[in-house]
Amino acid sequence: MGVPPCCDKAGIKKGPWTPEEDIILVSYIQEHGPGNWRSVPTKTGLLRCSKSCRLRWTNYLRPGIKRGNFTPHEEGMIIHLQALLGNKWAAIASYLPQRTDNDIKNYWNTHLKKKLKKFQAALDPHLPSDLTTTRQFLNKSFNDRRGNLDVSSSFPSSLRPSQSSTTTYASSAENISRLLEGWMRSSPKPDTLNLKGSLQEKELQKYDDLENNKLVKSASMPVFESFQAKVEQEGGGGADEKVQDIAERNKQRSENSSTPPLSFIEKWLLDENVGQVGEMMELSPMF
DNA sequence: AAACGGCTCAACCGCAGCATC
DNA sequence: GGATGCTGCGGTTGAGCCGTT
Repeated sequence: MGVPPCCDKAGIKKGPWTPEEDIILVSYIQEHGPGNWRSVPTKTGLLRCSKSCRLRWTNYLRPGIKRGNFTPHEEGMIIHLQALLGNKWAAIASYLPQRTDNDIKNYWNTHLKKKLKKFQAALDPHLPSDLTTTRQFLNKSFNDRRGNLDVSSSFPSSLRPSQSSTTTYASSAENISRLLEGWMRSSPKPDTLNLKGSLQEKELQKYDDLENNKLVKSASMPVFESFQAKVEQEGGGGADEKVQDIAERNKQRSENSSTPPLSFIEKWLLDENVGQVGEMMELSPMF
């Protein structure tokens, strides 16, 4: 508010970072730790604005960033989380600690949006919105799962997707990152894993509310029905009873343990089976 | 080989939220 | 309580790459 744009100053360099600049930035952060970005340009002598330094670090140089193809599992998680949270890329990225919000955002805009659009067109050309698409997609995937349908086995092996490999991003930046990995192991966990930032906390509260059955079905919770379907699929009673049961068990867990209870939705999202969603997308002739 | 168009992704921009004074 | 400073987030851009003609 009322803050002059830091990048408007004369003599501030823009555009792609050079390996030399990367080394300077990484060396500085190695010594002082990330943060206090305002002072980074003056202390390092970099002709970059503080914002540019922070972005370069968080999106590129930070150790532990996985680059290359997204796995079907990651794809499935992004689809679920986008349907649940909307375009809250930072919140979504907190569930995929190896991926940056920028990466996820780019991947959504360049790949998944198109896939879902195609899927929508194939399902029902009259459906209007991406939200509806996602909803349809999720419902279909869960219906298939409920029916114990092994999608991959119904295709000839030649048509099955090859195990998507995570390619290594061969760059000087990654080499710098690798050098830093040892240092990071002895340092506190990055904030993305902390889940204590204001946004992450709010999202977790949302999940807690859901688990405690405080939330009602609403348009803002497009996967609620899928969630219910999943709960029903898990066996036992109806979804409402199951949710209450989960809330009760979570309550007991949190009373007995100092560690926060693992959200049911989080478990669901992290479930290996979520990968099948991505698999389905890869396998479907529509995509 | 050159021109063209589509795609990818690093980087930028503007705004909002939070902390501090 | 308002002004200021800093950081984080989401949307957008554009340079460069790649495949096609």
